[in-house]
Amino acid sequence: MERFVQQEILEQLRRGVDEILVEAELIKKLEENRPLIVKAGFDPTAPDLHLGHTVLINKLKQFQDFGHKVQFLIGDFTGMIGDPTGKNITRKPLTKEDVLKNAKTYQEQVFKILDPEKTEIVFNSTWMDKVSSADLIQIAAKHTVARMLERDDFNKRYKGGQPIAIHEFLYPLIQGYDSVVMKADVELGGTDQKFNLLVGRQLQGIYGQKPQTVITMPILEGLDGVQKMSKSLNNYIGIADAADDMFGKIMSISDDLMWRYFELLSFRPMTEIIQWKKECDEGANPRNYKVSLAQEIVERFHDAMAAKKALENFEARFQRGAIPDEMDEFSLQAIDAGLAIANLLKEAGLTKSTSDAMRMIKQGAVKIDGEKVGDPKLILSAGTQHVYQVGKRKFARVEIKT
RNA sequence: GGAGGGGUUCCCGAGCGGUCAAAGGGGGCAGAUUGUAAAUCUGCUGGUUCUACCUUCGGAGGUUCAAAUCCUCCCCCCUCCA
Repeated sequence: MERFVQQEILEQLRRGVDEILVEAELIKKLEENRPLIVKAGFDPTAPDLHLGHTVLINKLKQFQDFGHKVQFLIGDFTGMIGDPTGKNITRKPLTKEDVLKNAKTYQEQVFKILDPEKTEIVFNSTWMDKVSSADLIQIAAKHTVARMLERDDFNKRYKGGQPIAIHEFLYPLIQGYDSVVMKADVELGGTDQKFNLLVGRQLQGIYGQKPQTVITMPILEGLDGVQKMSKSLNNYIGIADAADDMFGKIMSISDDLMWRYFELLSFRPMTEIIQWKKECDEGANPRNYKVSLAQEIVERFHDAMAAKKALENFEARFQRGAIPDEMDEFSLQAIDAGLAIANLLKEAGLTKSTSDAMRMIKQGAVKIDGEKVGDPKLILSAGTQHVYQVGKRKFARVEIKT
């Protein structure tokens, strides 16, 4: 019986992961029947989490649900280095206030998934600030350059004759040392973190600890389905996005990507998801399943009511072409007797410039109260209020003051 | 320290005195179609008071009727040698 339960748990923990290093060790740890210390590190910047980040957080939640202890590490010390990608060699140090503010935002967002009772938020500056130069040299003495150069990006840069600053080596080193201090049993990270996570294993070994189990999670693709989800690529679904936006964005992902999102983001059992995929292969409309995914996600970050409303709005707008009830509202000052359409659209943020507005009108993308605008020189008279629309998604209610 | 090669519109990348707001591709946006999917087709993709005008080709000057294109100086990046 016991054995069977462990098997079931392991099966769930395996869901969606890229690699478990080493799985046999994890099984042993699970069999010890104690709460494991599960570590995951986060950058102290950019507290705007998106669904890509939640892949990892969902896995943390699973561990929590199985009774383990999550240590949510905010790398405020390592943040000064910046994980070396070769691009941003050095990062501006954040002030203490910034770090705390970001940390607070993290908590607000993360606790929509994680159980606050079972989560401990820690900062690596807590111990790293106390490490002296001499201590740091001691830590650095535990790792070799050759080993560092095994890391893919270091290796490429080294071979390619690109500069590698010495402090960049400290990032993986300190991340690994964090595991030693935290006595982590398991560390989670994206596949891009594999090297850093393994350094932790190695250092723990040297410090006489049982090496942590490394679990890497895949990097979630963004809305385009190709590149990783990120804010800078603007292909993300933010967990703080408005319900309607979130719903719409999920509905816009491709059918292929949907199954990946199901595996990595949904809390529904895999058996069910596999069944649905089968139904789609047999001709069912994938749209319907996408709706249930969208509802699940919106419900998680908002609530059931919002999810229901988002679906209604979605269907109203896109199946019946209705105008949404809620949108940005503007009150603009008329020049002379009215306001030119191009200026109005720009002022209302519907287009980025008047030139852009002109183009949109010429392309038939602009509507006033649902009526297509044909005249690029249209003047809207003062004292009127209408709903202006550019394309399918951008709306604003604008009043023109005299 | 020495020798070369480069910096072009969101990105890549052509242009190398007028026909250049600048080829081509990518990305993005819009229209058609549709399940706001994918695929496809079409158009757009510097700004403005938009059938015209104004500002862009690392920066500052200069030559010329005319410069992204030629000259001078400066800044930045890369490659090779030491």
